[in-house]
Amino acid sequence: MALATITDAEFLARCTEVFRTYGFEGATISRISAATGLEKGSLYHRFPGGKEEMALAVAAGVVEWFKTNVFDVLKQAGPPQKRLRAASEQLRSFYAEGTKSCILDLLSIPSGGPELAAGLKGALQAWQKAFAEISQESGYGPGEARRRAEDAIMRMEGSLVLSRVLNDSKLFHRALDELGSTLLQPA
Amino acid sequence: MALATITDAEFLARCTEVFRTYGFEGATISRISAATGLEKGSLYHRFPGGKEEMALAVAAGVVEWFKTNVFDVLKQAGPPQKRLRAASEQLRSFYAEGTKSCILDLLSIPSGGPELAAGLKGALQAWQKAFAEISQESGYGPGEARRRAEDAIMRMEGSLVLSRVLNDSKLFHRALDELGSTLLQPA
DNA sequence: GTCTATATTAAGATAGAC
DNA sequence: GTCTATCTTAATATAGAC
Repeated sequence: MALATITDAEFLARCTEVFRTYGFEGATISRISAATGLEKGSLYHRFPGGKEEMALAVAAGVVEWFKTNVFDVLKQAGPPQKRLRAASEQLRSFYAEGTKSCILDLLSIPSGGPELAAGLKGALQAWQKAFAEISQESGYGPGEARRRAEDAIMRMEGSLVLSRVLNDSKLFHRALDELGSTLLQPA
Repeated sequence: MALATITDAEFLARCTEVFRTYGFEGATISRISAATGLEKGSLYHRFPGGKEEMALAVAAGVVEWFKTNVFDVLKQAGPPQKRLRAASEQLRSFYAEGTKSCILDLLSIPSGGPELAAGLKGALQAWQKAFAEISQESGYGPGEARRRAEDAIMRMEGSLVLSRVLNDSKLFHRALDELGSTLLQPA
């Protein structure tokens, strides 16, 4: 049989799916091996630090993805409504129409070390900042914009939990569709 | 050394803490043993079905608690605002001021069997129904009341995730404090 | 860089004494 | 009803061949 071959990017993507589906404790080396097609020995070659290092790489990868596909999109040219809609569609895709969970939710369950916890916290704060900026740009004051950004993410995260429990992504789509009215001041 | 002794209620309470802190996969028999003071053999005496049965008991216990301390409180006599405030304080206590996670969140991560998943879904629907009822009672139509109930729970769940990630329960308290304006029509 | 093989530890679960 | 002891399987991780 030919040796398994997989790019770093594809590896990280599949790894991310395992962590966001099963959480840190449930993301076993066996599951990661099955998902990536790499044997255990190869996994530890790529990540000598084991599972903890894999989770850190996953978290860093997601942060990078958000920077490129959400935060930067929010800063593009054009009216805030349009930019937010573009970012919303990226989020819809990232969460696979509400069928996949948030890494912030699943990886924040106690198990990973303090470095992972700090990374998640930083990622969430960056998200809050990005949402607060476009909210403020639409006309709200700094405090109100911040409050609205927190509210928007709260609704996103909650909708993902409820969509998972109910096995129905209706509420995820609602939360996404209402991002505009939550974040932006009517023109 | 004297034999360990613990009431069923106390046992279930400690068991619940383990599951809601670590999730299904992270709630190991060893952790449950440590938390309850019972050795593994004793755990399997009480729950021949093992971890799955323990998780089911935990879920059933939480549903029972919600019925008594939240749903029934919402149906007491008096103005809706007052009843909702009373229920809110029960929720504040259940989530320990936002420092503890929701069982719906942690136990809905794939791992438990279909019976557990069905139980969680039923519990969530009961919660939605209880919130929708008091919302409708305050004057909203059935559809709007249902929408507001979903919104309220979405915010609660999201706030708990964010509070956990940020290690700051500010958003949990906000979500709770805004339950009235989310659910009830102004008088 | 991937593989097989293996070591070590922990997890889930059971048997049977007390 | 709880305990100790044990079993089996799986999980994390490492060594070394290819």
